[in-house]
Amino acid sequence: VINNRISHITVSEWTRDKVLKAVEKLNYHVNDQARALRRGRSNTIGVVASDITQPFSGLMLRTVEQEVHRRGYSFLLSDIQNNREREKFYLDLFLQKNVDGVLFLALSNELEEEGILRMKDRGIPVVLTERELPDNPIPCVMVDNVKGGLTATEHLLDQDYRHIAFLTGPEGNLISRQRMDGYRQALANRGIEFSDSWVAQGGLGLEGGYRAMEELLDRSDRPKAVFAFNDMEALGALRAIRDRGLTVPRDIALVGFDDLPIAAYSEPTLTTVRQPVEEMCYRAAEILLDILDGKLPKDFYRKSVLEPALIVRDSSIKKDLK
Amino acid sequence: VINNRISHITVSEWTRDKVLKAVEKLNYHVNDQARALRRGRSNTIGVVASDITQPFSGLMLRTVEQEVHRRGYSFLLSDIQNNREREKFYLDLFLQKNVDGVLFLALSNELEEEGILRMKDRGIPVVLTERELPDNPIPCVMVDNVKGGLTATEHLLDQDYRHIAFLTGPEGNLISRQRMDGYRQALANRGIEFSDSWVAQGGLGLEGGYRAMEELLDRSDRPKAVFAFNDMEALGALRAIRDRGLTVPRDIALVGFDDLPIAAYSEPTLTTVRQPVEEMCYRAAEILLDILDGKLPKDFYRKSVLEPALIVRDSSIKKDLK
DNA sequence: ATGAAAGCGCTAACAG
DNA sequence: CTGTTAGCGCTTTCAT
Repeated sequence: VINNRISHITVSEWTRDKVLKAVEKLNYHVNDQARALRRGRSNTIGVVASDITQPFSGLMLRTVEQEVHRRGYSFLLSDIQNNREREKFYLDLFLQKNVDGVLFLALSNELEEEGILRMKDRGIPVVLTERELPDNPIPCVMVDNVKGGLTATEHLLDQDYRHIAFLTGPEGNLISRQRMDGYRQALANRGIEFSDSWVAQGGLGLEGGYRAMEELLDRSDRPKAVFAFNDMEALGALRAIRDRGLTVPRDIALVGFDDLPIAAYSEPTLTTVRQPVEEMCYRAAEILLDILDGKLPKDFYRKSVLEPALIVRDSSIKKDLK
Repeated sequence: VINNRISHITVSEWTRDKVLKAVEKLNYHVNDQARALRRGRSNTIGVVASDITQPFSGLMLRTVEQEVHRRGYSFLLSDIQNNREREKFYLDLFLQKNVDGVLFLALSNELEEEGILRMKDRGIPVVLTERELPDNPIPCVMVDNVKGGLTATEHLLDQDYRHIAFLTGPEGNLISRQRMDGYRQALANRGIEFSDSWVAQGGLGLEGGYRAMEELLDRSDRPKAVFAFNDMEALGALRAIRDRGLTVPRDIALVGFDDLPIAAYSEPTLTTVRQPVEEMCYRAAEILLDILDGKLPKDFYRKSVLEPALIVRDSSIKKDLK
């Protein structure tokens, strides 16, 4: 009754009721450890997040949680903080706790390749979001960051901006590199010569954006438009621009990436590239759980690429100033 | 060797080395389920968050995680989404998974009283943040929200604002009520008559703040200053004010609560009341783990109240406009 | 100091 | 279809 085995076992309503009443009365709860020990699987997946304080992480986490929950699994969260030791610690913990699979969420740098493979080698199914391993067929779901960068930059080019700067993410960040590739492609397509001095190294967040923007403003030729690796960075840059007495978009146009909720509320509202985060996370979780449930083979591989969408708001529009 | 039992057991360096080498080679990891089953405890605590998509949650979670990690525990996260069924589900899961204790993080409404007591009755130690149970001595760590509301309102009163509106949090939210109590006290202290029409019901986030502010602006007498339940709501309100062609702080002064990072970067920068979140979460985790480790008695009780701090920025300062 | 054995709560397999 | 049993991997206890 308790395990709800519908198949090939019949229980009378009466018995069933009695059991459930007893469960209630005794406050009985199955002991998951014992069950897992016996079954040899934990019905738990490990979720690796690179930095849970980022606004993006919360949304990803919620999406994953909902799917995991729906499918009768639970999850173990790790906050890696882009730190190798923490990563090692948590992957060991996953092994100790016998997770059935691991979901890597939007890892920002190359740190984790070894860790991903360690899990894989152990026979633990792994799915990645926003990341792929060039030489290994590990299922992954990602947004077309190159295209996103291209679209954002083209949007600025279409407004007749030519001197467009790029604010990178943290050093070595793969996603940032992809978005920058798109940016450079867009420039190249229009025959604009790109200069290294158009790029400033930022970080994930407000402060990184602020500093990178300051650096850019200190340079001899100030850019007319800026494309930032993500929205938080763009908002940091926005503040820096303001603190110099300049105005967006009049003096400098600005485009971000992610479409965080706040992007629609900032002053000016922020033009940005939307990522279908929810779909990305949902799909990734689905693939992992399908593998665990035997609906997909253990060596299943597919790379899913989702389309980003440009969201035009005020921070990049000149006509707004009439 | 593996369990690092220093006490009353001696192992030669040589043996020790050999063991560790073997562990490495065999890729051995203790099976936590078996251990937990045998030991009768899981070294895991349950963490109940009300809404992990809120920027605040990430910071709280990280702080808790660090302490939990440092003390050799792990945690099980639940995202309640202010939903009773989810709460029930997760508390049952906690019981199934045999968590040793439960930490309730900043629960927003009265929903959880029953759940908290259910854990308590089961003999599972519980610690609360931003919440107390009136009739039950359950350890809790909170910010003095009344004082925070008082300080924020006094700040506005000191700037000679008299018609000050309050934007509440979600309906039934306890913390919101406390902040509002402070607000009303401050008004009363100065002999200002409070009117119900000065209050608008918001929510946790941007959208709630936007709508509540719109509502306020539609009323016959527009407030001269606004105190919002939290920063996100304040930022939503800011947008609403702007969308009506008004300016902060010239037309309307604005104060938030929380001091999210973004508050220092918005336009204008947001005056707010800082909560020592990290300290709050650190302390709460510490108490829970101390109880679990036997450093504090199982029935330990203390209510810790932390001091909020007013952070004055541009959104509430008139002189800035000279 | 080392080794053997029992048993945590559960489930799968098998016998009746 | 019901009841019994073995054993998952670990730790603790007890005997050597």
